[in-house]
Order: sequence, then structure tokens, then C-alpha cells
Amino acid sequence: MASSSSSSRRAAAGDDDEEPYLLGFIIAKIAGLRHHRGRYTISGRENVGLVREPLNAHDANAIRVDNSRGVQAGYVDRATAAVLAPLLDGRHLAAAHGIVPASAARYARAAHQVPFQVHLFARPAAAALAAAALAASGLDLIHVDHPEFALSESAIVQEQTKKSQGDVDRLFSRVGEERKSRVDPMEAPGDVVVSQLFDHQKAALGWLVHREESCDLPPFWEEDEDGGFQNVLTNQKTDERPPPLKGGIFADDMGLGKTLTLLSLIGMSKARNVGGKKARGVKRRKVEGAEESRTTLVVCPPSVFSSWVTQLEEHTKVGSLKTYLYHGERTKEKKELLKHDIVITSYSTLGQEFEQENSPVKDIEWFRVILDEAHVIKNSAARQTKAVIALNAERRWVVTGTPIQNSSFDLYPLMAFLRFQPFSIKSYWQSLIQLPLERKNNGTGLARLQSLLGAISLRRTKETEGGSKSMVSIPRKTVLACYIDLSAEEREYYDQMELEGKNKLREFGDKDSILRNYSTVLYFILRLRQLCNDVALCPLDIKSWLPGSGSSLEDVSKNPELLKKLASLVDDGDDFECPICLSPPVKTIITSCTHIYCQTCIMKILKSSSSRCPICRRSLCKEDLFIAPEVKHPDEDSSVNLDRPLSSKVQALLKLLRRAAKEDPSSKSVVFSQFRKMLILLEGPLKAAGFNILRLDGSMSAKKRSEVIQKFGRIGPDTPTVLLASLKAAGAGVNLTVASTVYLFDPWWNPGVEEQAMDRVHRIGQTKEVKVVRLIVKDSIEERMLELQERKRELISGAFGRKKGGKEYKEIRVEELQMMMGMK
DNA sequence: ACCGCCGGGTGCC
DNA sequence: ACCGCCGGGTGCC
Repeated sequence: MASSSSSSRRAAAGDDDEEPYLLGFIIAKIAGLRHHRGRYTISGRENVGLVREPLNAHDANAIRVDNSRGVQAGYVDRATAAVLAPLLDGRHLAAAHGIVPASAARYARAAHQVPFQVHLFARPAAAALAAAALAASGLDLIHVDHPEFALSESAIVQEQTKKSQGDVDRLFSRVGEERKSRVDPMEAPGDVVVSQLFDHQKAALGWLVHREESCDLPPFWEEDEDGGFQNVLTNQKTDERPPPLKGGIFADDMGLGKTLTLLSLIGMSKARNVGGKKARGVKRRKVEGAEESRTTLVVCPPSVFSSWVTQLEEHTKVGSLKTYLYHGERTKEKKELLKHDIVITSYSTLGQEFEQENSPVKDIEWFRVILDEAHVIKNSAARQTKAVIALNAERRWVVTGTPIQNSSFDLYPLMAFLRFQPFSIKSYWQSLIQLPLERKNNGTGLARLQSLLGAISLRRTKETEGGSKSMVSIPRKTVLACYIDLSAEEREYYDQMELEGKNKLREFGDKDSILRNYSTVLYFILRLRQLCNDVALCPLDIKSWLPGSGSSLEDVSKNPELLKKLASLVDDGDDFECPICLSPPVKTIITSCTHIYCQTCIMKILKSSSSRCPICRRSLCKEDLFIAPEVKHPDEDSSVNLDRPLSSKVQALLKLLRRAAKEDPSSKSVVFSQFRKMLILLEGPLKAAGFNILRLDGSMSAKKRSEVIQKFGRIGPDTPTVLLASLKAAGAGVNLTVASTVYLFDPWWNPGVEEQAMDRVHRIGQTKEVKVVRLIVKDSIEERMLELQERKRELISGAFGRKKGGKEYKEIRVEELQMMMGMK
């Protein structure tokens, strides 16, 4: 539901008055996530579409929520929909548009519902009425004059991309690099092409065939370990494999023989088709049935017709490539066209037919479309351009002899033609490429454009040729465990905590009771895990949280339940955000209903309107707000008490690191922990031992993070050799291949999370063998977590199938808890 | 009992 | 969903 624009007649000055503007937003919930595939693809700050479903059988007010790829994620919760639907239907609201906070996106795939912002647009004439209706309904309209919140609809898109400008550039340059994987050259099909190809043409042919037939993910897409797919640029996620980009830009210099190469490509698929029939009988025939044809449509300016014809005559066997010139007087029969291997037409012919009823070129599902001298589609408004973009074909090529990245015309139509997502979506193209390009003061736009084009195009000049690297293969990875004995003192703490936990569990008794007290059990598990790492993680850290300064609000530490909730959030290194301003909270407030906001954000709302929690609508008064102590910023915290003896695990890590440094002083390591605090605790001892270290965690801004990664990537004397990283901060796309050793400081029961961490180091670009060392405390919850990992792996690999409906699922969970506590 | 309370079924719309 | 909510079963202690 985009805000509609009245662009058709904008002569009169008063016209602007009709433009819808952003009234503000409300916080609603996406409900029913469990029922819709779109939940897998919700990512942080994703814009989601709201689609009114007046004919929904269950609720006439239904409003569907689609993710940015158009896949349904759920519905707007019933209560909110009941308010919004009449306003939308009555045109009091011109549009509504959702945005999902990053923290909510993180749990969307597991949750039943997540909160999100719904931005509301109204025309001035209807705005007052809409606002009044919203107020009457009890929904809190958060106005745009909120300090953190100055945006228009387009600003939302900008906001989304702005957040990681540095990351974005790194991603672009990475795409530019990775494309250069070597592709084998190919000989022209002898039964069609009579000429001998030059080496560079064979290489080009190999590349063209590779592009058409490889099943690689399109640029910027990566597969994650749970079988889903993520676009590292836009953060879109999907569980359906994005289709490969079959085609690209063939931009060799004039005179290198592009047309001959293309004829070889066309002959190739024809020849293969014939050969395949013999070799693979049934299978091939089935595929053929699904395809309409093997006919290639060539679109070019009429001046180039003759070039194609002469090249055909000169280089191909007579009659081996049947060609039809679709220009001037021409057939209307699809069948007739499909009898040929090549149909050549002009851009203007296509343009003419674009709006006609029976145009065979428009309707045919072409095997392949080639746009030759593609400059014609520079004007995105032109009918010809639209016609070309609308053509049906799986394989799409743009052929040009001029280096297009230096020319000034709009390349957006090209992306649209190639169906190269997300650049084929105008707003993405604009914000990622076009705007930076126009700003010009830095090279951002051009650099991105070049790597983008580099990823999908082949361009050789007459002077330089080749430049291909050998295919990358990744060296081996070995995983070892280092078992650690706790000191007598640590063991005492640990055993005591474990005993307490076991007693509690026994006290709860039956499964239901355990489930009711789930959080308490988790609390013990958390504490035990912390004790394995370092006594200092627990429980002193909670005591050390001092009340916020001079506020009239009550300190959360007087409310143990809420404190526990906050503690687990912070300890797990989860960076949460205020759902009102979508930023990390400033002066964190936790409500009695356990929702987290900035102090200013929530106060403003409570003052302005209904005094209810924007997330759960429970009524709130000042006594329901608790101020959380400022989460200490790591930098202020590095002066850790060094008098304390080092924990057994820290000592073990130091030993391992020292040994590795002795063997190879230049080797680099990454230490992963799930506890941000642990990383901070490690800083002091490691520095004291003479290591040059860096830390990377979730509390850092995207900019800071990329800075850290960059620094760690430097090679040479006096460069950092140890990176302390939190599992979650080193997310998808982060490349830590300068390191060759990984220390997993603490285990996690989901093996996938650890895999992901290892893969930051063990991935394309790694030149050394990778060693992964798990640090495991003997006879502790950590050993049991390893066992659980094993079980999970079995579960994942399907050994247990899918027989866990309802109760059985619960049983597994309770068993897990009991097992963790050493009771089964 | 035209109630309260318990506990199972249930879960977007 | 480890919730809330609905509606059926139930009914001194």
C-alpha cells in the first residue's frame, strides 16, 4: 500500500495540499507469523507492506502483512486492524506501511507475533479526522516531531540503507572481487560454427555458458546454515533459493568479436539440445516439454542487422542457425517464429508492438534475449525500454561495446531488464547507486557501480586480456576440544550453584511445573555457563549494577524478576532497541510488563496520550517504569581488576595463545564468546600477556564494527593478532580470513550458531589450514551441552523425523533442561 | 449455578 | 503459547 501520488495534474498551486503526508506511527503487532512463510525472511528494519483484505472470511477488518519480497508474513493484530481498516476503507488514511525493528526481526521466525511500527499517511483534508479516530481507539499515534523521528516515506528507505554505509561499501567491493573465479574456456560447437575462435573468444564463450548454466546464487545472496538465504546487502531473507542470474553484461571492446561469440553461444545450446536428447533420453524430453522453445531473440538497432547477417554467413554452416528478421512486414504467428533459432528485431519494432494486442514477440517465452548495442534503453520512460524490460526470457544478455560505467545514462532500466534484484527495484537503485553517484564528492557511487557491473559483466579491452585467477578452494578445518579442570575454589562455586539448580528442579517436580518455571531453570543454566568461564561473570555483575543517577524512577534492582529479564538480555549480548525510535535505548526503561524503551520515548507517550504500553496496551503509570542501570560501555570498563586470579579457562586460553604465538608470531586468532562481559574480562589479561588485541561486539555501531574488522585485517608487525568477538556480532558476511585459529570460549547448544562463527574464518579467501579449539570445562554443563549439540544434529539430519507435535515437543524441551542440569 | 472455579483445548485472519 | 482466552464441566468439605 504505497502512498499514492497525484502526479497527473499538478498545475495548480493548491495541488500539494492533496499529497498524503506522514501523520505518525503506531506500534502494532504482526500476528500469526507461525502460519506464513514470510516470517523467515523478515530482517531488521525491513519495510513490510500492508494489504487490506476486505473479503477475508474470518475478519472483515483483516490487513495482511507482506515482507519486502511480497511474501506474506502474517496479519496486523486484530485489535489494531479493527481501528485501521475502517480508516483505510474510508480513505481517511491514504496509506499504511510497516517497519520491523531489528530486535523483533531476530526472533520473528520462532515467535507467534512481533511488534512493528505502522506508519500512517493521510491527506491534509482527512488528517484531523483520522487522528481523532486513532485517539478515540486508544492507539497511541506517535508523532513525527519525536526527536528521533524525522522522516518521510522515502526517508525510511534511506534510513534503512544509511545504517551501514561502511558495510555496504565493503559488500560491494567484495562482490567485485569474488566474481573473478576462473571459468574454463570453451570451443565453439563445430557443427554450427565453422570458424576457429580466438583464445579470448573461447574464454568469453566459457563465461557466457557458465553464466547461463551455473546455479550460483545471484550476487549479494548467501546461504545460511539453516538452509535459508540472505541478501547481505538488503538483509532480505527467504527460504526459497533465489533463482540464479542467467545472463549479464557482455561488454568487450569493439572488434573482439562479440557477435561471433554470441553465435557460438546460440549454437551451443542448440547443439547441446540435440546431443542431450540422445544421451539423456527421458529426462531431457521432460525439460523440453516445459520449455516453449530454444529460440533466441536478438534486439538491435536496424543498422546492426546487416552485421548479424554477414557474421552468420561468414562463420556458421549454411542453414545451421535458422534466422528470421522480424521487422517491416512480419508474421503474427508465434509458431512461425519459434521454428527459427534466431529472431532478430529492432528496438523500435518492439516499442511499436508494446501496446498492441497480438504481438508474438511480446507473448513468446523466449529461450534467450540478447540486447545488442543496448544504449537504446537508456531512457526509462521510453516505450521501447518498457517493451524490452517486459520481454519474457530466462536468459538475458546486454551486449555493448562501450564501457557503460563511465557513461552518464541511467543504468536502472538495464538492471530492470536483467532482473537483477535488488537493483531492479527502483528505490534500491536510487538509494544505493544513483544518489551516491549524483553526490559525486566522493567516489562511493562510482565504486559501487563498478563492482556491481564487475560482478555481472565481462569486459576485455584490446590491450589487456584475461586476468583470471584460479578457482578458490578452502583449506581444511580441524576441530579439537581442550578440556579444562576448574580450580578447587571454582569447583566449589560451581557445584553449589548446580546443587541449588537441581534442588529447584526437583522441587518443581513434574513437567508442567518445570515449564511454568522455565525462566528460573534457564537462569540456573545461565549461571552455570558463566561459572565455567569465570566467576566474575556471575553473580557479582548484577550487584555491580548501580542505580541510575538521580532519577525519580525506581531502580530496577528492587524488582528481581525484571532485573533477571534485563540481565539475561544483556548477558547474552543481545542488542535490543527501543521500538519507538528504533535505536538502542538511551536511559533504558523496563516496564512492569517487561517491555523496553528509551526513557524519553516512553515518557513522551505516556504524557501525550492514553498512558498505555505501546506494545501490549496495558495501562502504565510511573510506578510501572523501572530505570535500568546504564549498560557499561566496554571502553569505560577495560580497567578490570587484575589482582583477582585468572579463571582456569582464561589461563588455558592464554596458554594456547602463547603456544601458537611462539610457533608463528604472525598468526592470528579469533576468540568467540557469547558473553560480552567475558570478552571485556579477557582484554586485561591478554593485554598484560603482550597480545595486541581487538574486540568486536554487538554494542558497537556498524561503523565501529567495520573499523575493527578492517584493523584486524592488517598484516605486518605490530598489527592485532587476537580478535575477541561475540558470536552474534560476527554475523553473516563478516570475513575474518586473516585469522587461522578459532577459539570457542564457551559452547552453545545450537550447533548452527557455532558453525556460523567458524565460517567467518573458514571461508573463501582462507589460505591456511584452520584450527578450531573448543574450551570445555570437564564434568560440567559444558560437556552436556556438547552432547545436546550432538542430539540436535541428529534431529536436524532427520533421524527423528518430524514426529514432535504438541506435547512431545514440550517433552523434548523439558528433557533438555533436565539434561543440562545433569539430571538425565 | 441466571454464578465462580478448574483445567483442557487452543492459538492470524 | 513457558502465555491469555474461550467455553465445557462442574459444584460442601
